[in-house]
Amino acid sequence: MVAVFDKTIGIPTIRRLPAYLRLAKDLQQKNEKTVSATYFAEILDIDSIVVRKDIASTGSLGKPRIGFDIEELIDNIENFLGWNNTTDAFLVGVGNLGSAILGYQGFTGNGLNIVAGFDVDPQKIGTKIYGKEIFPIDKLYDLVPRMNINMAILAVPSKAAQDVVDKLVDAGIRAIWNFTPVKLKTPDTIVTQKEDLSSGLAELSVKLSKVLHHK
Amino acid sequence: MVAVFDKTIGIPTIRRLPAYLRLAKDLQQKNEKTVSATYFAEILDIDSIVVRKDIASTGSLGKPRIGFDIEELIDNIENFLGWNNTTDAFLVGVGNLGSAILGYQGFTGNGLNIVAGFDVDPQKIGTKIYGKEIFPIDKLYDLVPRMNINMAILAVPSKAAQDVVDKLVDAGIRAIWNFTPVKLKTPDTIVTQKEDLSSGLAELSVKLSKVLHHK
DNA sequence: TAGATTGTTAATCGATTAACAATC
DNA sequence: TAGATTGTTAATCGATTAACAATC
Repeated sequence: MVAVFDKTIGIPTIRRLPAYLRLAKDLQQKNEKTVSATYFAEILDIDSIVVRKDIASTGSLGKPRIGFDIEELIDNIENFLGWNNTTDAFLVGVGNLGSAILGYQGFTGNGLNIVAGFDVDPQKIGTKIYGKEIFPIDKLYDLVPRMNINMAILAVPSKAAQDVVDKLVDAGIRAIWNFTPVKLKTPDTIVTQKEDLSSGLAELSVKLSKVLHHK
Repeated sequence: MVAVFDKTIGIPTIRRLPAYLRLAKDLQQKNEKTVSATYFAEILDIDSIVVRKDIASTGSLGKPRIGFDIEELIDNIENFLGWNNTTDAFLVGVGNLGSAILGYQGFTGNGLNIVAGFDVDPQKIGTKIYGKEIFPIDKLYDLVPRMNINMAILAVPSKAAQDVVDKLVDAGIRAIWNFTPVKLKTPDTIVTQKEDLSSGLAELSVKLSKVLHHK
């Protein structure tokens, strides 16, 4: 029984890949041609065997003593993550957080291009924030199919989250990056990813308690 | 051999606790007195046994058929996370993201109080953003010990991250919530928590690729 | 009482870690 | 060649899942 496409790759691996990609691009800037798993491991403070397995998942093959070809490695990681072709996305909810996301430069390196913002506030509609035009929410029904947008970034208040998500789904959005603390109800065909700051803060708080109490 | 304090609790558990806390507080608002693990499980779409084990970790005891006392549950989770006493924090780097964090209301429910911002930009220094005064970075040496601050939130550009961290450590900061994609070098006594948006985006991108290609 | 829910013990699953042969 | 680094196979560890007795 051969299951070529069935070699599923774990979530921890997927979450580490962007860090390798970023370092590889840094090295490429400096005209380096190869990089070893050992190097990534040292910089990122993780075990080198983890790095090797992660990189192997993306299909890169290294040479003993030399390491991995940087250009090929970048290609493979980007391919694996679907970051070789830029994904256009809409951002919904242009409050503090939403505006910050609109203005964040770093996503370009992650294959993400935010093309416009959406909000309910009439004061914001029609203006541009960091060069991105802000539309009323209901314009989604027109623009999502017309611009062939698959991804939305959700940065509305918690109370509005589910209503907006229903509209996004209706409009034809396939993936939702959820910056609210709300668990969204969506059909099975829609993928969501929750970005939960309070989880990270919880981790840090527990660690801090421990060092403060010398445990 | 009795190891009372040694019952270590896993990171996945710690990361789920804020969601229970949030729901419990919502119910308390509605004057509910008890809640079942089954309820949390349904809302959050996780297995009820996971919820029960997580809650047990915080020391709450439930009653069969009834569930958990909400007030006691909130107390226990907050205690466990160290969120019963508010932690004061400084925010360093008041760019787009830093400003958004300064203005974010939600951290109050997570025992976090951002008391001031710090930046290198002379235009920002002396101004207030969302009511928080902005100081020059070097004021950290004075204010961290004087105000007895343990936690810093790092939202500076990647290039500046390590330099700023060295200063934070010198000034006496014990915990750093790192919003840059840089792996920080710190002494063993300092705890750090990296908030990595690109990891979340990587997860979502892979999921999206799968649904788009009907895998 | 009956049955929903808790809490515990055991089994499974997946990720990390260890050991080591292969090779440039 | 010697040795650093890759890639693979096996062992360990920890988290999730399953099974079930206890109880309000």
